[in-house]
Amino acid sequence: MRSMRAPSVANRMCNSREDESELRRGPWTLEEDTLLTHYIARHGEGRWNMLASYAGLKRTGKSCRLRWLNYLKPDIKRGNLTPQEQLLILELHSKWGNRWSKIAQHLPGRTDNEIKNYWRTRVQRQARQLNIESNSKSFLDAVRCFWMPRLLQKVEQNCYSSPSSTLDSQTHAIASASSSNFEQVANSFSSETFPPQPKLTQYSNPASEHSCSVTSSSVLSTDFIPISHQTEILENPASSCPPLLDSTVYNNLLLSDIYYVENSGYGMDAFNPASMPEFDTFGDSTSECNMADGNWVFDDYMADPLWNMNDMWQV
DNA sequence: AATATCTTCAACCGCATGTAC
DNA sequence: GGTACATGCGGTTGAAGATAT
Repeated sequence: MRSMRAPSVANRMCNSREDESELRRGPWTLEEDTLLTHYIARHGEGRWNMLASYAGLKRTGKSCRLRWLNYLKPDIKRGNLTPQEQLLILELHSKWGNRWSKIAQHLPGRTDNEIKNYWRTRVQRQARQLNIESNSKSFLDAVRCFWMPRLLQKVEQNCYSSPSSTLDSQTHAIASASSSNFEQVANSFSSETFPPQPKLTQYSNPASEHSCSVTSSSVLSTDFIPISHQTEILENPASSCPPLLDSTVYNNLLLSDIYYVENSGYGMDAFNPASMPEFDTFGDSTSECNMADGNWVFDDYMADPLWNMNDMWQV
């Protein structure tokens, strides 16, 4: 919420000075980008107001700084966020909240703006579709017990598909930069000799007793369990986290395509509604599932998935 | 094909903080 | 300590492209 406080003297002066000249606004042109890039290449960054005028740009120093940091800087990574990066964002956001620049420091080449946009467009959208607040405990539980395990699974799949780049250097950088337990997870992927791991599909089913690879000790502190320990969880289901979600969220999740069986995806082997004693736990559940052409279909709902993981992967 | 609606993301804004004098 | 200015941060906006009707 914007504050109604009056601008500071410094900012008023800055603005009035800006008003005096004809400053350009809106999208940057190629010519402006070139001017800025060449000037910084010769003189370095910083002193943005001075830089703007010396470079011959009719822009504010703030605008130049933003353009450089968010777009022109050579080490900016472009393209979709990888599952590893998404996982790290979720993890770090659970720790620090909307501290975008702090989070961005742990994702080399990604800007705070990009991460903020990712959170608003992808994460908060899912919360809206689940009809819950994105900062509510229910949503955090959903993220922790559904989304994060699936991202871990995606990461693992990537490891198998490209064993030579189990974790590329950037991911190693992320892992080492993070003081969280993500490092453990990343390291568990990093060995070229890592043993074959059990499928993680079971983790995505909160109704199952062995549903989740992420502990439930604290909503705000997601402790990832290294892959090596996940085997133990599979073998000892009682050690994993219990379902934490309230019935509304849980039912929404059930009705979403998180359980949808994808041909190339996560397989049916671990998902069997018949083996889910809690499937009818919530008496008001409207879900009915049928087997159709090898896929489980939740009547009327699949056309409007509430929790579309493919949207989240961005890949 | 035309129009409406939705989604994304670059860019903006106000404010807080840092720094030099 | 006070002032002026620069920089950084997080919230918000709106144009453009994508998708649905």
